[in-house]
Amino acid sequence: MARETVTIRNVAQRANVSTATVSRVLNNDPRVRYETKQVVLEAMESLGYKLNVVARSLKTSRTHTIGVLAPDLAGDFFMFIAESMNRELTLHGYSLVVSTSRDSEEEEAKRIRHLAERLVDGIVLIPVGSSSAYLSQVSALHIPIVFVDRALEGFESDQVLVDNEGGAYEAVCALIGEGHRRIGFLGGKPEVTTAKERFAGYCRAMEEAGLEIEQKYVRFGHPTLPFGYRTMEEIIKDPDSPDTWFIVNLFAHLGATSYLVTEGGERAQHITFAAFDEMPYSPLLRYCRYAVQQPIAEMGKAAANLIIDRIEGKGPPEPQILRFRTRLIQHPLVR
Amino acid sequence: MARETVTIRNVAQRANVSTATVSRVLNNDPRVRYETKQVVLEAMESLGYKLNVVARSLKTSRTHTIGVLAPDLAGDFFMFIAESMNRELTLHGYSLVVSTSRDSEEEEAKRIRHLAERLVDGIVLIPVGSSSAYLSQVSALHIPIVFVDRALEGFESDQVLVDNEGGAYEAVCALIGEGHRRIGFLGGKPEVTTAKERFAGYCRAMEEAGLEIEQKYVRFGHPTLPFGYRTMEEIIKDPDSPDTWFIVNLFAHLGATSYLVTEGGERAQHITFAAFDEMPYSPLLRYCRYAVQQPIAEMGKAAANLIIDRIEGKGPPEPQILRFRTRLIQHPLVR
DNA sequence: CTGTTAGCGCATTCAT
DNA sequence: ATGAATGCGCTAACAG
Repeated sequence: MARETVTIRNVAQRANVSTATVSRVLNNDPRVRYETKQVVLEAMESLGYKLNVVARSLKTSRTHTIGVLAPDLAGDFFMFIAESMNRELTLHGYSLVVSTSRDSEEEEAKRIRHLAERLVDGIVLIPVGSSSAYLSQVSALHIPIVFVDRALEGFESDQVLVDNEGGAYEAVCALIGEGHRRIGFLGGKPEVTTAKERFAGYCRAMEEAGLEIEQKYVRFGHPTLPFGYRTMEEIIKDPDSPDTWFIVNLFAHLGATSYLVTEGGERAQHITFAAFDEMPYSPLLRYCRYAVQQPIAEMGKAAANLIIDRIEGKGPPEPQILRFRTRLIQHPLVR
Repeated sequence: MARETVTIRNVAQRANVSTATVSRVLNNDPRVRYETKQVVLEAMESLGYKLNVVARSLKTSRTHTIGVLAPDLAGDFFMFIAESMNRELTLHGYSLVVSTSRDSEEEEAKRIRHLAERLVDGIVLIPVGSSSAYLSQVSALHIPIVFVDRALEGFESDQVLVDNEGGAYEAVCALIGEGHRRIGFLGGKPEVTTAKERFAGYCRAMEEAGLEIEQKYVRFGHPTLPFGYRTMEEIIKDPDSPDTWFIVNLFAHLGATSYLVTEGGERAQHITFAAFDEMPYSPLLRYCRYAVQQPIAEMGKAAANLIIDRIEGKGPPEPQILRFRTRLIQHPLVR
């Protein structure tokens, strides 16, 4: 039963029609007589015909493949995005090819080019940098791009964002509402839009409450696990530092919590956090009173639909900017 | 500057050679005179030539794409595998397309077929089930498959596994060494090989130490977060249950810990776990004295190399079964 | 070493 | 409503 590859030519012969007709059946072209269509379908069935998507792509120059480029596959935020994107894309007959920029703008540019050469129909980009160095390259590709999480400023394109300012504001207000007065900011670099917006929300909440923002306890940095750990170490060793902190993202939060759990000593008992990002294990993060939950699943789905619409020319011509609301989660503080 | 697509034909004309020569340059065929090659390269450069991989694929029927199929993209284990696979694949000029079986064997079969139709050169499969229902289908595809985490029994193929028995044994021994005498087993369904092997390791450790395995405290189930949560609830409500547990995987572990943290009450203080899987946030899992770390990065890399070798016909003809050793991590128990 | 030629499997004019 | 013919961009014999 050696199965040679069956082509539309074989099907055509078997059905006594031309390849054009077979192709029409394949593409649900209405101008095929019902009867003929049945014959073709039967021929396909009996021959075990499988469409060759590569050949089709060569003709149509569309691959039904979306590329997604993220700083890191293993980051929780990203994988939930990918998960929900993938679900939606599958529904619409698209595949997802993944690629990572490994936290390097150079790599990001390289991978984008590579994706484009692979002839993906569109790219979903979770950018690593804030630079716009390679923007011209990107736009020269003439391929739809959707930005998720943050956009490169000055670049016109579809975007899926969250209300960073509002989410941070809400969280800090909640802390203040519980009587916290001195609240520090542990966060990302201010040149990154997400961090900047979250910082703005923090500031607004503090100012509205008439609380002082102590510059000494506004700590910027690349918000990774080690950053959170080291910074929290410094904070704990400073007896005058606040007990309450707003933390800009999950990684810094994990790092800070790790330090407190392992080395925090007595004082850790009095620490309280509010932080961006909610994960299945967030209830286990011991000092986290409030978490700002991003609607990650919806965001992934939205990104998928934006890129599909763009590809299929369905959307409005102007860039779509979707900004999702966050949700504040309160955790019981079990000490 | 309207850029029409530049083909090898254009390059050939510009360089005054045939398309065959251009193609040879493209494929690093040694039988091209150095000088000629330079001319071709220059022509490519000046025309802004980009190889069309789809056309190449149509010819070679190889796409340089690997499909990976996992139960769930958002599981940490999987993402780390994908991350390291992707790294290795990129190095070798392959792309990674991801797909999920959503914990359904039916879906798994469907996605595999779909991947195959997409003409991926190989598939890395983290199987969801233990059934071999669709094995014939899979093998009929004549496409290399590498199994990761566990294999479908009776199916000849490359596999990347860990020493589940040994890892569990080591962990339980460590607990016993610290004086624990009554140790329960919280784990996956015994028909799944990984769970079975881990259970075997648990049993061996207990038996060698002359300790009784209390059937009442061997709890099998689909090891998810809710399962861990609910089962731990039952356990805590049973005053006679052991304080010490071996937990079969991360999800059950997270669930059990969640219950203890939020509802565990006084008794939670006395609970001790050893569990499979180590994550960046594992130190935060409050009751986890020992974690069995799988060398996930190496496993992903190994899977990538196995599938590449298979595709490129480099490996030995017989199936390769790689079984990695685990590493026991001790955590300080901070209460 | 290089050129000629013939498809890979499909979609798509342009006829009829 | 259907067929014949053409070519998407590239690789791979086969010649020379």
